[in-house]
Amino acid sequence: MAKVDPLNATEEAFWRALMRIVLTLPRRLDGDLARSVGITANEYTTLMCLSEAPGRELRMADLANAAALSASRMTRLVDDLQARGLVTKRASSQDGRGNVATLAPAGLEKLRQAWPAHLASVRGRVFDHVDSGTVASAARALSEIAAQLETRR
Amino acid sequence: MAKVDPLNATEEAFWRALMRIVLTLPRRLDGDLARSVGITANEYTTLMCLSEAPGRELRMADLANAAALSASRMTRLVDDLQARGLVTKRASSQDGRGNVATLAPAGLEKLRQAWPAHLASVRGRVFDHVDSGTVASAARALSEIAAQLETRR
DNA sequence: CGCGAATACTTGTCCAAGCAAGTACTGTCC
DNA sequence: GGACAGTACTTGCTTGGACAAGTATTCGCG
Repeated sequence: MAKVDPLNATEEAFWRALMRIVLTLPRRLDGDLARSVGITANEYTTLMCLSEAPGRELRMADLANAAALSASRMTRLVDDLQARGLVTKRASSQDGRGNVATLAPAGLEKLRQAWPAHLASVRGRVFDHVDSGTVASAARALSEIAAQLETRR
Repeated sequence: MAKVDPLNATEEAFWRALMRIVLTLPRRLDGDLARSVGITANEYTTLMCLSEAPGRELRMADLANAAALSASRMTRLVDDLQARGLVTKRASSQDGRGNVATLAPAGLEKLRQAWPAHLASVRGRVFDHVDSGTVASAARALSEIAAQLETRR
């Protein structure tokens, strides 16, 4: 293995902060959403993905991919959402193997409720603490990192 | 609830990238560490925290806190590390309720092995993709966010 | 057509993580 | 100095998530 430079002080600060965020941010968002509208963050993004899709419906695999969840997790999550009437699932007419999840009216309603609460949560937890001047450059950096993480296995 | 401005385009980009990182970075680091030295990311940070503590030992509660894990999780994790000889656990001499975890020589050795691999992984996955000029400002922003996340319940 | 390979999910099973309840000890107030 | 509150862990249990195996369907090719 080649020799690698240790992190300098600035990188160290960046790294520690990022680790702390990665560790605690999901918990906070989850808690905020659970308290305000009674859904988990995964459920929220799942409903969100459906609402943005054409016809407000997606095949299971695409939905799992969009929400960054495994197929099996998505199966159970959608079944659960369906049991609560927020989503419906039916066999695809084009492909007998495929199942299509559709956002139900109640799901859309839930999403409308959740939206302002979630937005407030995101603002309060993140953007209220970032100098607006640095958002642009940080966004670029984070996008690069994210893109790379998703390519390189 | 007060009305809240939606995210502007830059904020949106920042947010989506951050979410993607939060979702995938832990998986990648975990995989890298498992492949190179056979420990999980949680085990790595736990050993790391011990190695940085005075006397290379910490009480369970402090250790759990430092590694951002629940007390119960830390109990099991330390028991597991002890079974593998990387750590020892003994009752506190000052406080009969407390237990103290100590980094064992084998644990220190494991950490030394893990260090360069982990460093390479972090460089390759993160810092190689960030313009060094933006690291400083981004670090400041991320630190603010992290600090706030840990205060406000 | 029809057979093998690939695809799209679902189900079974396991591990990680958290919460809640239990246990053991400390500290304080009278 | 003894009861009561609080602290420090541990253990039991439930949930979330991933992987692997199973099932059903479609696709490609002779």
